[in-house]
Amino acid sequence: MSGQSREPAEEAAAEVRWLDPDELAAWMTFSALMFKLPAALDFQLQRDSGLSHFEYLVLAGLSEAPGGMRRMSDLAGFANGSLSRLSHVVKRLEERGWVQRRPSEEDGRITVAAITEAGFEQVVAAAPNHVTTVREYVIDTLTTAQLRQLHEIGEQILDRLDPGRSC
Amino acid sequence: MSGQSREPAEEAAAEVRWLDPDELAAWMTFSALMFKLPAALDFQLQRDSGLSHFEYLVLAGLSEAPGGMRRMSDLAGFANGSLSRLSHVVKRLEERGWVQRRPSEEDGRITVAAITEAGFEQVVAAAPNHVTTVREYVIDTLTTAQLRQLHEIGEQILDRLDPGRSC
DNA sequence: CTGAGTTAGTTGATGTTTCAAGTCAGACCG
DNA sequence: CGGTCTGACTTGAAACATCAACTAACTCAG
Repeated sequence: MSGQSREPAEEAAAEVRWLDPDELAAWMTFSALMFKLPAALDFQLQRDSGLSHFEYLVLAGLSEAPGGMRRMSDLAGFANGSLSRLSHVVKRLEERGWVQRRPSEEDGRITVAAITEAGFEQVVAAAPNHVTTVREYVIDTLTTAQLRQLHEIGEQILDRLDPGRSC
Repeated sequence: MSGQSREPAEEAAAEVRWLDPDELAAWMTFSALMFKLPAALDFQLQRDSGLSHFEYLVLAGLSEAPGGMRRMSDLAGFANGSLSRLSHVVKRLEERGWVQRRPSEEDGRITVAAITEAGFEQVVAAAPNHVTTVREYVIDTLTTAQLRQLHEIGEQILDRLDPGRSC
């Protein structure tokens, strides 16, 4: 708070449009969902495959890329994480023998991560259970219409969060 | 994710219903949303008020409780976190002078956390910006119908995640 | 009233994420 | 060419979360 000049509470409150009961209820639900669903997915992956969701995304991102390889910043974007976080995680995955890194030949600044045979087996083993869980928790709870709605709602919010992601 | 059939660990793989393109697209969008929206909210709170989202929820949960106090496990549920996590966080909030803890008089096992005057000012200062951000990113991007849809979708998924939460 | 069992919360070790700083390669400008 | 600038990472320290072990308070059966 310290950076800003704040008016006393009442004055600030006067300008704020608080959430009405419907809005609040919807937000509380959605907000709880945003905390619990990732936790549930993480739990399932950890239990069944010994992977965090982030690690799974990294391996999945590599396994579906051409040649099983991808540059770090690309992967970081795919897995929705910072480059620094990815770097640490890939180091651990490398220690477990599932990924290898080497500098790109075209541009020495770029690091290319490549999935190994063992890493590929790991994703192939993890994917069925994971997809089944995603179906169970999300996809199959919704009607086709709801899925379309969710897709659209998601796009709208993402556009607002990060304007200029589709230009 | 290519579903090649393999020998040992995958009697499951043959039976898995992979996501069709529409399902996959919807899931990817929703999934990105679940990672980016919390991060965006965290960022806004951190920048404007020096609080993590979890800390904000703790203070907000106290400030709206009768007497500004609430027992730990109750608060933990409200903020969607483990008791252990809450305990560490409340310790830090206590060091910052925003919360106080004391054992309950009725039952000595119970710890009651109470918000201080300074803590209350902190939430009051943080809330307007936070609500405005929630509006900007979520509520005001959606039509009334979409908000209702999102509410319903959220409820359905939460029910599946944690059956028996409304019994 | 005593001791096994349960509940509520805390703590310290461990692991993960973030943040700020650092390295190294290529691009650009004169 | 040489120097500065930017881009793509990596690293180590600090902040934070999670996990397992622990303590203290209550409950209740005998």
